[in-house]
Amino acid sequence: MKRNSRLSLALHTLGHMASAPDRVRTSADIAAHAGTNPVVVRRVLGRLREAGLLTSEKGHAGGWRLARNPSEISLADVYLALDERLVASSDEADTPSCAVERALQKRVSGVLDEIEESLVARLAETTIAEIRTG
Amino acid sequence: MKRNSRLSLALHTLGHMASAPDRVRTSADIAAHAGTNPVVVRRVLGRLREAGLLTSEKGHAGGWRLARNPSEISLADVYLALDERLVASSDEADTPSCAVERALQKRVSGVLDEIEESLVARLAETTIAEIRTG
DNA sequence: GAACCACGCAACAAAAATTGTTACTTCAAA
DNA sequence: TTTGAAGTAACAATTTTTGTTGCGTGGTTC
Repeated sequence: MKRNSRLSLALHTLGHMASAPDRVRTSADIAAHAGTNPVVVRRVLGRLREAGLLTSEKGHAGGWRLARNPSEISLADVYLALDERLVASSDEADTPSCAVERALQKRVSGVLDEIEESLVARLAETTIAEIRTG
Repeated sequence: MKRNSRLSLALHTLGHMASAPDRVRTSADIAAHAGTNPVVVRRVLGRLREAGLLTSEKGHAGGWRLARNPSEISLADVYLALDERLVASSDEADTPSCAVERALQKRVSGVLDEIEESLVARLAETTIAEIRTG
């Protein structure tokens, strides 16, 4: 696989699910489509479940299902659920001793945070209903 | 270091350089400030040079310098120079045999490309003059 | 109740990407 | 000619990501 494969897998799967919201899908089915394996699928979709985008059920007829209408799940929801800040503000840990350095770091972080906000706002404009198949 | 350390290092360095554009800086100096080593610095800054943001000179009084005014170097320039598409459209390689899959992939890629464009546009609004120290 | 089938999870292995290091070359100034 | 800088390639080490196995839990179906 490649970088950003989690986001990729998530959107791919949600795209499918959006086109047939009532159908329950197993991790194995999804994995087959995505060319990976069930445990990986559960890892990624698990985050989406924690964020309230999906539900999962154990047992014989179990599997994954959208928690709400496709038009009510935005790309921002998905992005935030995966917790992959693209731009990753600086670690709290490595605070430089030099005051000038600290000021610079803060400046950089501030700018990047604003950018991240813009990105999320932009992502919020698109829903998975718009990337569904069919 | 951490993820996105290239962008981090680049912005950090450019922030410094923007505050004293005439000063020439060696990889060793920069590395010391950034807590890494000169070869790594050259790797990152090399990309910025290829993109025309920096110049470098060998020889005794050599080192790195901004190629143009700080207010004329945007974060988009830096971002694109590093060639780190955050959202990484799908590989050209793995084209699914199934037509429905192909359509979905295309849809996802299309949306992500638009997002990426928005991001770059947003990055273009800020210059390194705005993150300089002092 | 027994068999089955799904997710949940932890631990570990493998692979890939990133970063760090060393050594050497090239080039220019002193 | 010496010195000090980048350029580069090869390699090592580290970190991150992905894949795998095994077992547990909770439902369905028979």
